[in-house]
Formats: sequence, C-alpha cells, structure tokens
Amino acid sequence: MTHNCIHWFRKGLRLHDNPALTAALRDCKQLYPVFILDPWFPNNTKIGINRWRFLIGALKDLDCSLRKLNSRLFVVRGKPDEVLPELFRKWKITRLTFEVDTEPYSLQRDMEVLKLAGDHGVEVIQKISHTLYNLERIIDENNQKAPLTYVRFQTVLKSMGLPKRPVPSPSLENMKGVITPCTDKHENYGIPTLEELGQDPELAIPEVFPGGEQEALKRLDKYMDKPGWVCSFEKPQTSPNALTPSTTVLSPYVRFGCLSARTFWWRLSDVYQGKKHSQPPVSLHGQLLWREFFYTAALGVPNFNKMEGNPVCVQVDWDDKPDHLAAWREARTGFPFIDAIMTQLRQEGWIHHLARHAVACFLTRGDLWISWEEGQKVFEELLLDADWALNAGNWQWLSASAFFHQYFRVYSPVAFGKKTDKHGDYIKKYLPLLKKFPDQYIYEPWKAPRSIQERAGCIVGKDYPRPIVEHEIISKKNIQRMKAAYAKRSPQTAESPSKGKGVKRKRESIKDMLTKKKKKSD
DNA sequence: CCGATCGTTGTTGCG
DNA sequence: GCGCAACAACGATCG
Repeated sequence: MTHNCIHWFRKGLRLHDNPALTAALRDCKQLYPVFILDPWFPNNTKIGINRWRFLIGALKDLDCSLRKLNSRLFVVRGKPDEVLPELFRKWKITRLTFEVDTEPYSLQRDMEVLKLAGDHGVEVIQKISHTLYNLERIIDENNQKAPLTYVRFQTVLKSMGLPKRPVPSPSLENMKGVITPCTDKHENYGIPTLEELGQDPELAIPEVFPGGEQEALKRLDKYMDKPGWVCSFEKPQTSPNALTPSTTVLSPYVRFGCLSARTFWWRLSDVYQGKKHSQPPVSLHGQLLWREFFYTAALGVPNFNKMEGNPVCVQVDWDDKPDHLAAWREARTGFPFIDAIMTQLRQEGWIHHLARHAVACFLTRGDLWISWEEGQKVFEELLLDADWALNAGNWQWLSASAFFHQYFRVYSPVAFGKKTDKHGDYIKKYLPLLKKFPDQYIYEPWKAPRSIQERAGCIVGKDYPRPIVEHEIISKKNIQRMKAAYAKRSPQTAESPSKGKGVKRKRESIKDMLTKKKKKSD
C-alpha cells in the first residue's frame, strides 16, 4: 500500500495546483522531488544567461518550499532515460508522477520513460495541469484538427465547459508519514550555478524578473489587487514602449509553471465576479486562451516550429542574409525603435507583445525578408517566457505564414512606436547614445541635419548605424513577394493529397457529430 | 459549392 | 484629436 515515489518536476515548478505532486503524496512513504538537468536542452537550443538565471531562481524557490514541508529538491544531472532507471533502483521506487507536457520532444521523452518505468515495475501517474484543458479533447471536438482561428477555438471550448479548479498546495498535514531520505553526501543533487551551466556571472545584468513560485504569486496578487485595471484590460490598448511594463509580465512564470494557468484563470474570475469586464480575445482571460490556442495548434500541427513540412504554414522564399540577421539580433538596424526593443530583450529577457510584433514583422515580411525560424531561435535564447508552442505560433502569425494572413498590414519601424511614446523616452532609456536627439528625430536620427547630430554627440553612420533598409521601398516590394508566395500556395492547398482524405472526411465528421451528441446527452 | 463575413494590436491622409 | 476611407487584398469559417 505504501509507495516510494519520485515526483518529476519539468515545467510545473510549483507546489500550488500540482495534481501530480498531490497524487505522489497519496499512500507515500518516501518522496523524492526531482528535477532533471537534461543535456538535450542546451545542445539543441541556445539558452541565454537570463533564462538560466530564471530557472535557477525557480529551482531554489522550489527547494526552499519543499524544505518547509520537511522535504527537498534533488537536481539530477543527466538524460532522463538514463538517470531515471538508476534512481528507480537506488531509491526502490514504486511510483513516478509528473505533469503532462505536450511538446513533441516531451511527448517522445515521456513515452520512453513510460516504457522504462514499466520495465522496472514503477507505476506512472500523469496529470494535466500545465494547460487549462485537455488539448487532445479540444482537437477531438474539432474533428481531429486544431482550430486555426480564435473564434473557432472559442466555439469548440463552449462544448467543454470551464477549466478545472486548481488543487491546493500540499500542507504539513499531507506530509504526515512521508519522508525524504537524505542521501549520500558525495552526490551532486544541489541547485546548479550559472558557472556550472556554462555562463559567466560577471556578464549578468541586475535581475529584473526573478524566477520562482513565490515571486509569481506575489506578482499575481499585485495585479489582482487592482480590479479596475483587470476588468478594463484590453491587450491592444497596452503600450509596447512603456518605461515600466504595461502588462503583467506573468508570462515567464506561467511558462515555467511557477504560476498555474488555472490558478491565474480562477483568480481573474474572482475579480470579474459581478463586474463589467473586458472579454476574450483582448481580456486577461483572453490572453490565457491565446496560450491555449497555440498549445493546441502546436500539438495538432506537425512540424509546428518549422516552415517545411508544416501544413498550415505558407512556404516563403525567405532570403539568407547573415549580416542583416546579425544587425537585427544585435540591435544595430539603424531604426532606434527596433534597436531599443532588441536591447531591452537582451538585457531584461522580456519585451511587450506589441514590441515583439514590431521586431518580428521587421525581420520577416516587413523589411529584412529573413525566415521567422531565425527570429524564433533568437527569442528562444533571450525571452524568459520563451515557450515552444507560443514562440512558433506567434512567429508564424507575425510573418503572415499562418493564422494571420493580412500581409499587407505592415508595421512601420518609425510610426508604430510614436503612437504610444511620441517623445521617444523608451528609445532614450535603452539607447542612451541617442538621448540628446530632439523628439523630432528620435525615431529617425538619420534625418537630422549634421549640426543637430553633432550637438547630440552622435553621428549617424559613425556612432549609430544608418538604417540597413529603406522601409518605404522594401516593405512595398515585400508585400508583392508575399502575394506571390500566397498565389503559389492556394492551388496546392486545394489539390493537396493530405486533404485527399476529403472523401473520408464526410464520414468522419458524421461519426464525430454522433459522438458529440452522445456526449451532450450524457 | 459559393459568396459573405470577419479577423486582439497597420499606415497615411483627409475632413 | 478623432473617425473614416483608401491602400491592396489574404484565408478560415459559416450559412
């Protein structure tokens, strides 16, 4: 009846609303909370210092909270499929619990782990708590396809009811009879340092958004204490270039699972209760549904983080221009608004959603005509909230490769920022080199007369780069290139063999309709 | 099958 | 300062 149990933390770095952890504590004698530093992670994707630091903070906080429950965190170095069997034997494990993760890499990894657990006679309990819903069910309800529009997504959700309520954090009461044995002192199960992760702490800039569940809950409280702000929140009305974030910056915490999406959802519901409030897609509830939307698409669409082999992605003849890509990545495009955003991204690990729009459009269909996959890599490295599904989905959106198709709506790297910051205070904050330029030229310093550049102490072409493209000209050309890419695609889609299932589709949809009816009558 | 509608977040210039 | 149309024109969904 009693178990020796590993709870494996991957995402979901929290104690609150952690149903798999709760399941671990049932009839548990020995509990081993484990986080595995998976060497796959750094090998295939570059992770910046800010992201590592956020993870370290989250692990420290988790360890600290577990110690208050007379337990601790074991950070294990190695590959899950090698390390877990060792731990199964060493700790005489009978049960393994973890949160479901629907990223393709995770699904494959967990399938292997499931098999290994079976070989070792270890029972596995998986719980859904990273997303609001069971994503497979959403796809089932929509005819085995991920919904491709938000409206459609909402329609499908209507048949699924509200998200589940969060489960409470484990208490000392729940820990009665549970012990976490101290193991060998030579074992390295400690929280990693930046050095161990190959990072130079000297290069770290003061931390703006510290990781961890406690930070997450504190930040959540701070915003939920402002019901007027919460109820009137409309994402498109928030500013990409405010000097302090105009949105909650809870995304990094939700991405690592320091904050449960369901906890966030229900806290919002509590605030909304009895009040007039904004609605999806622009409301805060709406933001959580966007996350769900892209998670569903990422599960339902093959090769979701690539152009090739991705059936929803327009195939575009992007250019290979390493020098322009480097200029974008390193904040030297010569467009202060773009460069300021890329500077904030590198320094702080977070930029506003609309700032992401501006730089993403600029890199891809707007100006540089560089593949969204390149931008995806840079965001993956630098954004604290970089989330596989959301990153891929939003890059496709902004490059008008999928979900969004009005490619003729192009953001201006000069005009867009002016709407919410006409004096360019944001630019002056992140590019102090330009701070002496008069407002008139702050978005377009190359237009300033030489005398003004001299007075500002910044010569364009010497101290600050000239713009690497002529936006007015290149963006018009690019619209035509997009038009050509779309034109190639349309006939393909119609006769595509993947949709040749059309014969079967009718039958399937009828079957689905019947299943749906049955479910409803249940 | 087809046409109408709509789509979280464009820009510019006019009145 | 704001509302509006033109710009050139897309696909997914729905009836």
